[in-house]
Amino acid sequence: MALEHAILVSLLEQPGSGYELARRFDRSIGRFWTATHQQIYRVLRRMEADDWVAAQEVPQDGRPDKKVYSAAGAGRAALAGWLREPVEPETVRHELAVKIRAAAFDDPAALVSEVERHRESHAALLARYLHGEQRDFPDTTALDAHEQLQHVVLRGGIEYERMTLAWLDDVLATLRRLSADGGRRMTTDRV
Amino acid sequence: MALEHAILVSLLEQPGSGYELARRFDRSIGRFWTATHQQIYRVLRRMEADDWVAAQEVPQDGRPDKKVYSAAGAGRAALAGWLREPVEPETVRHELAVKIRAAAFDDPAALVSEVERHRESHAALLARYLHGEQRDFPDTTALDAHEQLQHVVLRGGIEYERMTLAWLDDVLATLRRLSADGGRRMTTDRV
DNA sequence: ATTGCCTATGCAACTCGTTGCATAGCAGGA
DNA sequence: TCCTGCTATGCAACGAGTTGCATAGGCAAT
Repeated sequence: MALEHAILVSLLEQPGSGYELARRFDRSIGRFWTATHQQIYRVLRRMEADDWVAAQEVPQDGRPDKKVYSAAGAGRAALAGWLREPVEPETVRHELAVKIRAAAFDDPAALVSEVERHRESHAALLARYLHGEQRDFPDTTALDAHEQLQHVVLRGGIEYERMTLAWLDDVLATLRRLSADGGRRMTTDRV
Repeated sequence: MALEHAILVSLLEQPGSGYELARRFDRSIGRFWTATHQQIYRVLRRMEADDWVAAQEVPQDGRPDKKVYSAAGAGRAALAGWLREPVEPETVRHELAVKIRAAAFDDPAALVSEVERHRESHAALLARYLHGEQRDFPDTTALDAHEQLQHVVLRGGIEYERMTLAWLDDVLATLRRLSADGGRRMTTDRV
């Protein structure tokens, strides 16, 4: 489990309420770790009970009050321990890959629009990453350690999106080639 | 939920028992969809109840009997319907990225060996993919539709591993640069 | 005025996924 | 002989994650 650790990192970078964390998980962090507000609130309560984080009630006007959390000593210690533990292998869940293999038993052409939608959303994300890179790291020769680490993670996201775009183009070309075959395909496995 | 669909695809490619499916999920399929034998057995029972799959008892000697499942009509129909549904965006869980950002609040050097281990396991996987490609797709000009789709998924895996290896090298270079700085790093957020 | 959206937190119920354990026969090595 | 490991399936319990709903004030547009 690493949701606690992702939350700790986020709170170390900037203290915030559960609601704010949930929004961060919808944006930057969300691209390598997702969580809903339900999970976040529940985990925050547990973390507070364990003294991993400290909470402070912040009254607001015009808005509901909020509880602003920040990482506490025990949280930092837990994070340091976790960093030194061997890592769990990443669990991949690539639904589109399942669909592509499934298309062999159905009509490959039916997947084209789906893959195109994916392509567009990955292209949009790449554009957002590149824009964020320009904004946050305009001068890569003047970064402190913290920024260098954030930047290398961002570069990973950028390269992932580039790779994915190229692959989706490859997938589309394959699907179109198969469709252009006139719908004639191996039918041995069809009903 | 797509475990059902991943199982259906696997059974369409080749009927098998729960145990055999579990092993497939540890190998080829496991790289884009993971599942333990517990999940598989439970889901298979549900799928059998819904007539998505049909089971046949196969007595064996020297070994326990097994139940061999194959995809049934309702399963095929469900798969075809799922193919035409808009897809859920992939949920990424990139623990290493969390760790890298966490390293900003601890010692970046402590991550080096961890990243190196990752690098090795990705290199090994890439080698396995490339070997499998040579074995299964020696002549890419003579592939039927089914094989072309399997191949394009494999190409995706290969490109993913290549991209990841390059990124991990980038990460290692960054971590080493920071460590070579003599442990002097931004300390504004340290305890 | 009403509708809908945003901030902010939470409960309840559910499904998904993991972990530990159990059974049970057979095979192979120390 | 005992121990380990493989095939093959399963139960029980738990933790992770999702979904639907509720509250409640403020804001902006219709």
